[in-house]
Amino acid sequence: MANIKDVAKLAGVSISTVSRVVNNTAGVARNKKEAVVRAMSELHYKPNSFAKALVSNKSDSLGLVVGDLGDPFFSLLMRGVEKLASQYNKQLLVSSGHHDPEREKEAIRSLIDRRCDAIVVHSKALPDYQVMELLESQTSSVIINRRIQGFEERCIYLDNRSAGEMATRYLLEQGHRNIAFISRSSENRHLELEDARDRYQGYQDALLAHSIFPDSELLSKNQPDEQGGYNATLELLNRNVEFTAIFAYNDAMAAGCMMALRERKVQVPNDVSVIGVDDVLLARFLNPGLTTVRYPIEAMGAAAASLALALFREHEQPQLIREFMPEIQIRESVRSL
Amino acid sequence: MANIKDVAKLAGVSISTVSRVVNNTAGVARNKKEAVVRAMSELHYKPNSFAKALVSNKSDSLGLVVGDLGDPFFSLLMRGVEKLASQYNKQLLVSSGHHDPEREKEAIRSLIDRRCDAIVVHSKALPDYQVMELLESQTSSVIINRRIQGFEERCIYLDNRSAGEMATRYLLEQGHRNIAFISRSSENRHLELEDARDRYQGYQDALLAHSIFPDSELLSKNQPDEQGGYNATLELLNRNVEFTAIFAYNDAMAAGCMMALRERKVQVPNDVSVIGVDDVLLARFLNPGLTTVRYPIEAMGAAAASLALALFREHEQPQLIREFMPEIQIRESVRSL
DNA sequence: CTGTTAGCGCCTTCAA
DNA sequence: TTGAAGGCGCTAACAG
Repeated sequence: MANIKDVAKLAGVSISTVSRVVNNTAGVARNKKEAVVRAMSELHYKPNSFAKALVSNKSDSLGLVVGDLGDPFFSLLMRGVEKLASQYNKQLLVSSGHHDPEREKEAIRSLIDRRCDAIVVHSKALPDYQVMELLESQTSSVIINRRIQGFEERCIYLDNRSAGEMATRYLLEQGHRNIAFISRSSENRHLELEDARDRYQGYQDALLAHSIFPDSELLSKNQPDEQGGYNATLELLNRNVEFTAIFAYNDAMAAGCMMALRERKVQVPNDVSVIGVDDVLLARFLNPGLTTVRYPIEAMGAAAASLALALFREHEQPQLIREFMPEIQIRESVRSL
Repeated sequence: MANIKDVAKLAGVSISTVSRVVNNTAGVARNKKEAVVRAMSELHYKPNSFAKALVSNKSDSLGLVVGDLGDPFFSLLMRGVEKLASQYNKQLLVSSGHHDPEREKEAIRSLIDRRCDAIVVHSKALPDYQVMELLESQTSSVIINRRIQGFEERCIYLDNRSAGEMATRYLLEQGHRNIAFISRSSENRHLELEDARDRYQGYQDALLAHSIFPDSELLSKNQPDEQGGYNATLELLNRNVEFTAIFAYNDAMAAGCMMALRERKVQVPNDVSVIGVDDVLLARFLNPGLTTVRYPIEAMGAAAASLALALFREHEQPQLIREFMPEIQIRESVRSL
């Protein structure tokens, strides 16, 4: 692979001149410039990005840690981040934490070692203090989907309490009174999962505003995916408690929930209404279409990337929205009583 | 950020010694080793990956080009590739081609410039000769989901003809005779889309084997996503031709198709049966569950990464499966007549 | 406008 | 077992 020296030799100039035309960093005589350009294309010259990064101490890259590359939710998150990356001509480095603390740490470490200009991290498995360490040591890192005390300026997050409240209030407005909640369980006992907690809080607040006391029999926890929603729903059904509506932690659980209901011949929304959170692609194509609370994850991914990149450039906190508001997306899975 | 020199100084040794303990590349006296280790952790030393890459001329990274980060299909592909990457301790660099020739080229260029050890490319927008150029210039690059003449050894692909045949034959076996096909249109006129063509070929072969002559009135083309499936189906319906089953180019189109049918009060599978290709997550959660031809995309992603990495290591072609076979996944969207 | 030169941080002979 | 030194390819003064 040809290097700058080869080009210089062939063009009959010094390497500085080549560097100048490559980076357009200073004027170069027309004829020399042409000679250089010709030599470059003749040798298929490509600047070595490592050498460049080494000397300039920046890599033109953006790191991203997600939980699972195969999950549609992260899919959307990645798309949002990628949009900003390509806009700023940064290469995107992606690592998956696999929802495991060790692997999450490893994923982050890998991106740090590669000296990404900026890093966006989605982490649910790591305890607060470790996330704080990251935030402290990496000045242009940003946390998405989690709010770390004292670092709110470096976090992009959803107002999860409102999400829970909106979903529940909507059900209440449609006349529902016995509303079940299928939520995510925390794999890691030491970790309070703030989003699940906040959504539950919203659910509770909405109920209480209608003078309804939350019934723990109506709460069922499981893993936050289709299978978990399926299991949680069966568990609920087996308890033999009355309910006319189910609020699911996310759309994936709602999908599993609807599948369980279908199997048990419970009609949605005639017998039981279902509402989710996220509004992933799936929601629109479920039958009936899933009414859900929209989580603007793509926009949030873009915001996180934008913030991280701004931190890298300016080393100061830009003005931008960090707390996003969900909004309800009405389809057909909720019935008015 | 501390460098190797700082560590050497603090540990009272030469940088060569530090390098030796970092890379475990030669024996080092126990006490010196300890001193080095201590100095490293004290200074939070992290080897500079650029310097390392510069001198060793390898980057421990794996590049991947996909069409759209937000698409569930690519989501699965990425997961397969990431699995191998993390297995081999390679950082994954992802670029999106956005289904656009210019951006695809740009995405590839970016990964080449970054001198990834190996590259996996999903490209539909670029013409064959440009893909060939890539394959020729990058000896450890692999094409996924496309078969390039003369480079079969560097391609991982599905037997699309069989996919089309299997789907159609299954419908035939269930007693269907008037089978519509909603396929993908090619954005780019100059590009014969081999997978669409091959699936159509399989469809045709299966029909002819039952002495049914393919009716062009039963073919409707559109973009290969939910919206496209929706549109294609409406178009079909408006043509007023008879059919009892629809074979969709992929699950996304099938989902759009089912939505259109629902809107027109056509019951699936009672009035019309639907079959797709891919078996993405969505398929299972549609209602009725979508019968589809399973595309083992995650496994294929892993195979592609594995091949690319092998090419990088050995510079020779390893023995592994390059052509994958689809298999039918039966759910509830097809009715037996 | 142009060339020379000194590093960027690291690995790897080569001697000792 | 250890250290010195050269070089990976490039950028950025600096001096013409």
